[in-house]
Amino acid sequence: MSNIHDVAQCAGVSIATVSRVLQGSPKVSPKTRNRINEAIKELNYHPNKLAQNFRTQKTYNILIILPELGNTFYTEILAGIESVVNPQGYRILVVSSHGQPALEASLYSILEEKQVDGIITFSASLPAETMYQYANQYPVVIACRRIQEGNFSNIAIDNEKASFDITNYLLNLGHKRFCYLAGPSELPLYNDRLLGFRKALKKRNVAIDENLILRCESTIQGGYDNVLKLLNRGARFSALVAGGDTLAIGAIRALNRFGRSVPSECAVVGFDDIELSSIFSPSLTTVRQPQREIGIRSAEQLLDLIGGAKPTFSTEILDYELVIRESSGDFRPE
Amino acid sequence: MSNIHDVAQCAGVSIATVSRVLQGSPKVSPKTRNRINEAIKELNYHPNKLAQNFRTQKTYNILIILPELGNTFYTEILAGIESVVNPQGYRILVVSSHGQPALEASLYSILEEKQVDGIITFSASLPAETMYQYANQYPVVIACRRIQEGNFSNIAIDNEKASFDITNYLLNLGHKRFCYLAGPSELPLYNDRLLGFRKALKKRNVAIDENLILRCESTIQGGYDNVLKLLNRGARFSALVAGGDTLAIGAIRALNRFGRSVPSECAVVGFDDIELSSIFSPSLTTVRQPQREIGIRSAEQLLDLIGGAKPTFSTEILDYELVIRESSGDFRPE
DNA sequence: CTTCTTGTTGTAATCGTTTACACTTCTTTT
DNA sequence: AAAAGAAGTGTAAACGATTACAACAAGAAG
Repeated sequence: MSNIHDVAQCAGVSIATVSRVLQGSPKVSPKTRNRINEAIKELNYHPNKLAQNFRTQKTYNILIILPELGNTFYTEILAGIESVVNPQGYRILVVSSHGQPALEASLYSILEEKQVDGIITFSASLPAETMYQYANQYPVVIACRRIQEGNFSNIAIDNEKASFDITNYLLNLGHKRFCYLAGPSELPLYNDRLLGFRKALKKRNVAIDENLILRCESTIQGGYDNVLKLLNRGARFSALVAGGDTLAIGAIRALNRFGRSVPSECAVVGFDDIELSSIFSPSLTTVRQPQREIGIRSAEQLLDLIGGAKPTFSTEILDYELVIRESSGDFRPE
Repeated sequence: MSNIHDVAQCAGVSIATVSRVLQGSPKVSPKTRNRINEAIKELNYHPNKLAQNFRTQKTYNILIILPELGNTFYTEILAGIESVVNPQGYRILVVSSHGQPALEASLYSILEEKQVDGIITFSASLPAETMYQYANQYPVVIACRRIQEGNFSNIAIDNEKASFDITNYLLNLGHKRFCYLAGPSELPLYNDRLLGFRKALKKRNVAIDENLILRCESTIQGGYDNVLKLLNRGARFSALVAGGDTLAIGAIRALNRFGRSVPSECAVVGFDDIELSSIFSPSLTTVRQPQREIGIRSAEQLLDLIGGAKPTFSTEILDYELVIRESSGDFRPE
């Protein structure tokens, strides 16, 4: 492996000049520039990024923390992020926290160890104070989770309100007995959504049966297993609200398996509008988030922070949209 | 930000000793070790990974190149990889080549610039000779693509044979008029699958209508658009073979949209057995690849290479499995 | 009481870049 | 023709860790 010295020697100049060419500095004569470029080609020289990063303490890498890989909900978000950062020479690295706080905490050391220039997290399973500490010290953007206390760079829809709205939609259809499927309590956005659900029922004075509020892994399997168990215990409800589309789809499969058809015997709604939701049969009523825009805005904020902007301590709330499809039906009990 | 000097000073030792503690070297007395650990805590010291990486020329990062993010087919593979590399202290970084050869080529510079210790690619859209060059110089494992010429570390199922088999299955059901949906020709595995399809028909002397062989983006939308266009042109076929499950599902939706039911009016088979395939209605007949094992074996091979093993120049072919579900039916034309 | 080990610590070189500063040469200005 | 400025290039000091080697002290062996 050749290094900058080899190139300098080959071109008959000093390493400083070679470095200037690498940086595209204008203060090199065209003649020497050519000579150096030829030397670079001849030696098949690639600057050692490890050395460059070390010297400049910059990596042009951005870390994206997702709660899980393979959830299509994030695909469009990632595309949005890339559309912003790639033109600036940044590259994104995607890792999964598997929703585990301990694992997510360990990921922040990547930042403390200077392996990436900034982080956008969609997981944010850590306590607000911890997040706050990191965000105050390093470029960190928290997306898809609204943190009210201690305000910092923060992009999300209002999960609580959206959940309130979609629950309300079912209430308006006349439903009275609800089942709620929540994702893991480690991920605060699931708690926000559950809260919105509770508030909607409370406002209408509809009783909440705590036995019908389930915590599950946010996967199809998680929804399926929990709902099937519930049904086997003889639980009765006419509507099911899920904190995520995967959960909702798992629930529908369990209902079908149990012999109950959706929506005619039970309405089901989800959250996120993943790709599968429009393809699944029955197609899923859900909350659509502006995924691409979430990606774009969080990336823009992060680049600002990396550029040296002080954390703006502002929360950015984006719009969401209720998507009414087949799974909620227009079924009115009694 | 404190550095190793600060810690040394704070603990009243030399930086060498601090470094030894960081490395977990046994030749430090417990007394000083404690003193140093306290200093580290007191100063909230984090070793600068940029400097460490630079000095050791190692990153403990492994790059995974996927043709696309958000394809659930890879989720299990990634889990397999992590199960092997995480215990060894390695971390995986996932990037998408978007199936573009130019973009994939640029990713290899990450390796040349020493930003990762090795690469596992599932994209491999580059010419065999180019891949060969990289693989000879650096730790590179090519997965899910079988390269016959120039043999190097290389894990895959026999795409051609699997495609042959599943086509044969349809032939045995009596089908005679086939449509084939291929993924982009840039990705060789799609070419292998198409080849298997062709060979199966040829062997039975079933005519191939080139107009019924389509190239599309390997997404649901891609399958849907192309098949709908074909149907609108009045094409007739009793069976459709797709080079990927997403394509197959898109195709089924197009068929349904056109008023043709699957499987009773047209049999459809896919490839990969993604999560959606068993959930979709009708559930999809497809080829299951041993995803976790693919991940594990490629990771093991890569770690060997990183450890200094010479490229074994061996191809490892894993088993696949035909998964017969609803979408292929038992429909026998005429 | 030397001498040799053994265990622990320190000194200093090193990795491959970037960049402030100094220096040369050449052009422009007076 | 001398002075000043501009343009191009080189010298050398960083950046923060690792590690070969030297050095020293204390205990063991002679």
